[in-house]
Amino acid sequence: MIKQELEFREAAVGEHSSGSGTVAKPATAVDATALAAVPVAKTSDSEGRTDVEPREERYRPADIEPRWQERWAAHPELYAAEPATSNKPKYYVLEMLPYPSGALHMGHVRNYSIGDALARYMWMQGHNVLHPMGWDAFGLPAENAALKNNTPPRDWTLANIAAMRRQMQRLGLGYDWQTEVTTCLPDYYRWNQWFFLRMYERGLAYRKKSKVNWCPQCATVLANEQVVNGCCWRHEEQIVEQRDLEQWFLRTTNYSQELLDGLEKLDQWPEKVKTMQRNWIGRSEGATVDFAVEAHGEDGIAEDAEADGSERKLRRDGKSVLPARAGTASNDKVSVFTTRIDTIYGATSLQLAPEHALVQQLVATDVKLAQEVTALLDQQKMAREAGEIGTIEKHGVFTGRYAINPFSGERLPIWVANYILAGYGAGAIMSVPAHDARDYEFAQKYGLEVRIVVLLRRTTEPTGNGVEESPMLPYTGEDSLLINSGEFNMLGCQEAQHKMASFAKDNGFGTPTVTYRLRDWGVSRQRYWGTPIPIVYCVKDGIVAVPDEQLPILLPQQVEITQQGGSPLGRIPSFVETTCPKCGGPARRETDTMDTFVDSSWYFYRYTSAKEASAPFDTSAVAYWFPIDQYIGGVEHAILHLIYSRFWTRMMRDLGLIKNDEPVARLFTQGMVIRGGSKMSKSKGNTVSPDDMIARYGADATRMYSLFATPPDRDLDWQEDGVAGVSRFLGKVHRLVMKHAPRARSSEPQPPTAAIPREVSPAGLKSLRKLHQTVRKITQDFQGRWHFNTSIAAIMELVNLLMLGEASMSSGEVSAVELRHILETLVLLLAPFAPYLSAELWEELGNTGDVLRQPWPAFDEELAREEEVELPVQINGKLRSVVCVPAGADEKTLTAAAMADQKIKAALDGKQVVKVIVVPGRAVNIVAR
RNA sequence: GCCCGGAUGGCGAAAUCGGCAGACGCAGCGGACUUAAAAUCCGCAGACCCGAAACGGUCGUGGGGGUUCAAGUCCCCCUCCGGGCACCA
Repeated sequence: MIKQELEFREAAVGEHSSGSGTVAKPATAVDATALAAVPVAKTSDSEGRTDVEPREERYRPADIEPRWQERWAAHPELYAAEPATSNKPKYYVLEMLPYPSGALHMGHVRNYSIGDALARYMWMQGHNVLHPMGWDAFGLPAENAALKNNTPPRDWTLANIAAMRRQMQRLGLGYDWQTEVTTCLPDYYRWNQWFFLRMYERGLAYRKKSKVNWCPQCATVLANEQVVNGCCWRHEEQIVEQRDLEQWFLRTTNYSQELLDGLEKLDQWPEKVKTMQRNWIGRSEGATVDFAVEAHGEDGIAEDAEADGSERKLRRDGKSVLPARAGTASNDKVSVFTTRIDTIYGATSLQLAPEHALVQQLVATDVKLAQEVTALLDQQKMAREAGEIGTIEKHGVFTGRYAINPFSGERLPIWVANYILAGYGAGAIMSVPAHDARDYEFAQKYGLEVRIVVLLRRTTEPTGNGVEESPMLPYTGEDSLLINSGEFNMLGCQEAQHKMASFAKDNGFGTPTVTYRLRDWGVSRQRYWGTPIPIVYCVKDGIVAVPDEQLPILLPQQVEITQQGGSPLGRIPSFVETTCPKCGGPARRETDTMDTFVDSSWYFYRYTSAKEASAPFDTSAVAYWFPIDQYIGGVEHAILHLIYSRFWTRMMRDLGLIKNDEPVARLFTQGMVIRGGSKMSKSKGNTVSPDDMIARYGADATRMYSLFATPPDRDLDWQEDGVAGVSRFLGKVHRLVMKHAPRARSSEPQPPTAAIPREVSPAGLKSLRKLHQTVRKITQDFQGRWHFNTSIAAIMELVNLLMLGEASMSSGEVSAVELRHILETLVLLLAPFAPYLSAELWEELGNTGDVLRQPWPAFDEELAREEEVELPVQINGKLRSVVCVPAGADEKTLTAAAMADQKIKAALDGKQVVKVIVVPGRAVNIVAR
């Protein structure tokens, strides 16, 4: 026994030490007999006894769980997917890969407990399951740790991965470690580079100088998606600065419309996530309209543009600046984007962003205006950096110039305003105070005319002497008719929008336009620990792509991480200095690295063929496994990772690599783990260590509590007493099964299909009925709402009932066949939630082969059906009695039973029955007067 | 401001269809076992009223109205909490 145990341990250690980069054996079907042949050695307990009578033994997870870990580690094929040739239906279940911070937190435990329960259920349902795990291993924390501890980022990261892999194995999570993906290793990130080159060839990756988000703490650029309320997504207090930098971008906007349309087909995604993505893409349908700028000095009025500020001030008095006729047009024009072209006759000014080209042109010759515009720009900048760009106090300044409304021919004063964003639409708007809340506010402040061109909805307010109509301004509804709009009068707003857009187009001063909020993805990062961008800058040839055969561009391992700015790679001459692939002359490498969201945009494709050396993945394996059947993770990635992944999938499809449009068929976003009212976090000091929980209560109880406490989509308030409760429950199961296992074993094992006993003893009937009801309930939970809290509650009810009937189990009134059926089914029901205990008890019941390879128990509707049900009887809707009636009784019988009840008779005394409502199986309600 | 969630005992929650509100668990209380404790097992447990008792009554699912024989569940209005978006023209 001891010798065997030692051999077993050695085997386990040998398998264990295979690092993530090592090529493991290919997956084979599980050999159940080989598995069974591996002895599970029992360690002696603390008092030195060597395994006394099992039935006396208490539930000690610390004794059970390590033995099974070793066995599972020695048999990685148990959790391995079968190849695409499998005749089982495929099921790809995936949890979001973690950043290897060094330790799992409870959020991870919860996420993985959900995924693992599902994977195990699907295995037992006879599916070919792919359930992989990997590491999002590039990123800034490794550099910070390097600074702090003087450890190379690679060493730190790989050590963390090893530690976390150990924790996952300790939790008993059933991952296929043979497909493990580690994004910081060259065999992975070389394909980031490869994809980058493919995108560069197609113009999907490009370099441009622009205003970018800069986080001083990260010392790098951030994508728009990584800025939350003007602050860094990693550093919530850190205001993001705007810097002008030359950066690499991926053309996500090429797919704006497709990313939006695709959401319609994702009917198994949470509505919330789809809404967030819709908002982020921010499609807006409208029109661009060109306003000619009135020629300079025309009509004796516009020459005032050259006049001093006091002159102009006079002109700011609303109507007085709007003469009936405009002068002649110059060659300049201002284009505006509007979603309400139907209100164009109500436009009383144009508002331009301070950065607008025309404004820049005007300030060149107008010192006073230049100062005012600079002030507006400063306000914008300050507001943006304070995260208050959304609530900036509106300021504006009249430029002294006028534009001509192409519909009405009217002159409109051109203003510059701080609330107009240069980066959206045309960077200029037509201001319609009567029908836009912002324009209204601005017009009120500066006394601009408010002209109503849409029939107002009126609210009627009763006043002291009758009814008074109060106009609602601004009126922004689109459900009314146009007025004061020339030939478009009396059209509905929506109809007018189409007609007026066509009119503008036909006359050459406008065009229907769709704008998006989505921006191209800035992927350059001025950091070391990421994928080098495979580009070289040559004095002669300029930007040159690194040829495929030179990939991977390896990240140098010897690097000094400092806090000084700039890309660390730029300080390594051996990396920077290279030769141009085109001319062979001296050239410099790109020293920025890629955003780590590149890594996670396609990692789940790599799992299908993680050892593929000649391509990012085996396309036939991807064709088999995709789309992912179930993806599980936190909602915080709704518009980061999940939108990038959808983009990347489409990009790969257009490269001809894959056929699917979407990576994920079904998405589940689990709730946060909170404690004491706020999210568990180190900074708040309210974390609970999974290791502590496992040490105290075992992995089974820790996992099961995370499923039992609340449904998986809600926030979970971690209460340690609850874990103790689940642990007590597992102890009950353990004791119950151990106690009765010897007699259960005395019956022959039944083949699964014939497992339901034909003959049911009177003593066993109650237990069997509850058993089959429980199977039904849990099966429904897995297929439906995933309310595992009620699944586990149902198992608890079952166990409570079985314990009440223990005497009949011991006495033999319940037959050995029945007993075996009951206990085995109980263990099978527990298998998705408590893998260790169920594996242990499965063997204890005299079975070989892993519990995971057993078919999920079937339920017998006949057996599950109650013979008698308790039926509430109400009088006038109030509960008055409960009667016991045969299940499935008809209305007549139910009415008779209700009327015959003593309490009902008494309550009806002296009353007249008006009618009786019978809902079979639900209730009887007697309406009486 | 707009869009999503949510609000049920001391606590986490349950009640897939409108049909016994509070399953299951935690904490609590009582009992059994024990010299004792722990562990375990059995039982009690929404609030209030009446009473010796209770398989007696009333109230009760954030608040107010409504629909219905019947509402935690459906409809209208409101409050609070959480999340997302936000001068995006």
